[in-house]
Amino acid sequence: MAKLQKSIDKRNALVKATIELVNNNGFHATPMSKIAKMANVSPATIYLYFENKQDLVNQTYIDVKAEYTKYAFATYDPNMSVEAGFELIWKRIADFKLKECENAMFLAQCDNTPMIDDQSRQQGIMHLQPLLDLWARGKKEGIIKQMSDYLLYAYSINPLSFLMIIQKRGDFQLDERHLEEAYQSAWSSIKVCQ
Amino acid sequence: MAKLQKSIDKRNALVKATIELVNNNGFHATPMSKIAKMANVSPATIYLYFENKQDLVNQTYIDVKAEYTKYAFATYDPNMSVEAGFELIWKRIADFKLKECENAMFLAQCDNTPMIDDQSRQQGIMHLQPLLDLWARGKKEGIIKQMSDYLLYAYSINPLSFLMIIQKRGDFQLDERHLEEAYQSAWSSIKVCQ
DNA sequence: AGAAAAAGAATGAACGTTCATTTTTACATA
DNA sequence: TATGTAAAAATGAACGTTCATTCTTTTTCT
Repeated sequence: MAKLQKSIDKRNALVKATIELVNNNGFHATPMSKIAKMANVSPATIYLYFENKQDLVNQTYIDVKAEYTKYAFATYDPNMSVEAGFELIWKRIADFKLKECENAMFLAQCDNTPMIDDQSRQQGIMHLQPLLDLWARGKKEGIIKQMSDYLLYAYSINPLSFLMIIQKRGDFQLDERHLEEAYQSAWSSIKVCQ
Repeated sequence: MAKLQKSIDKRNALVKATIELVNNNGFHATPMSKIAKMANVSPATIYLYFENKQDLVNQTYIDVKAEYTKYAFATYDPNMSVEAGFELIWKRIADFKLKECENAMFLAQCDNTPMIDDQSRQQGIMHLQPLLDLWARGKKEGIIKQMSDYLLYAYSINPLSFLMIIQKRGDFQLDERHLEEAYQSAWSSIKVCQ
């Protein structure tokens, strides 16, 4: 198994370097040579782990997306009530976006540019299923508004991406109180009133 | 005045080509030669209007941002009630983001990557003042939640960017009913309850 | 010793930008 | 109105650099 003998550490270092450089300089100013240097590896070595630059960035995206959703649902149990389940998932997502902001930043950049293949993008979406299932249950129980999942996501989850970005840029610092306010806004925008 | 004699049409064509190519291919895959070709101009001509590629993309960003806010506030009158004013501005912004989605798409890409200079980014933010003034008034009147403007923006305006992107990708089509739902969610996430 | 992994140097293509030249424009003169 | 001319605008080709990728050699591991 040639593949398995190659050091997983080296692959991870390359992925990490890609995230950091793309975050700070953008994809357009992130040459393979710099990625190699930051990962303490020869440029040629990258091609032992990845087909080409596009493959490197696609795989990095999928890796980070998987980490994101794994974190989001780590403590979630489908038997919870809709409200408790949503609060738990929301707060895990907020945690991830605000504390692991290198990762979240990278996702935001990928999700708002054509730098990722459509196929890899599709692959990244699937992981969100448990949240969609929760919402379906909430609609059936009359707790969640009868709205498209896209609208629910847009109003309850996506604002966190915006807050993460302005926090990263230093324009604004979220504290615990802000986070609670944000959660209340998220919940009130998707729950059925009364 | 040499500057004024140069054809404004040519400058506009270059800006337009930049938007279209960056939207479709990303900044990293948008060479000056392609921008020139799409604008029916020689590559050298670009440098009569812009200092370099960075300046071209910075100026394009500022142009589009100005167009965006001009559209948003075109029919707004500061004497309106807070609720009516917000509804009006929100719907103008929604209009812009969903109908002029080439422009909105470009802004989303700029706002989520390091492709724009910090200075140009700052310049783009200022234009939003009328909305911030409206919110300040709403807070004083006890109509709008006592929340940071960043949170208000994150919950009431930013979701439109997400909806614009998924609509552009063809994953989802917003109709009038969705838009009304979206507005209600936006308003209920920032208004004081009762 | 032999195979896999890694390295550094090399390669050709593509890029942003500039240069030398041509074309267009504005306008003074007749 | 027609013509000459100088400046401005525009051009295509060329330049030097940088990039992604590959080739050949060396190192590491079993």
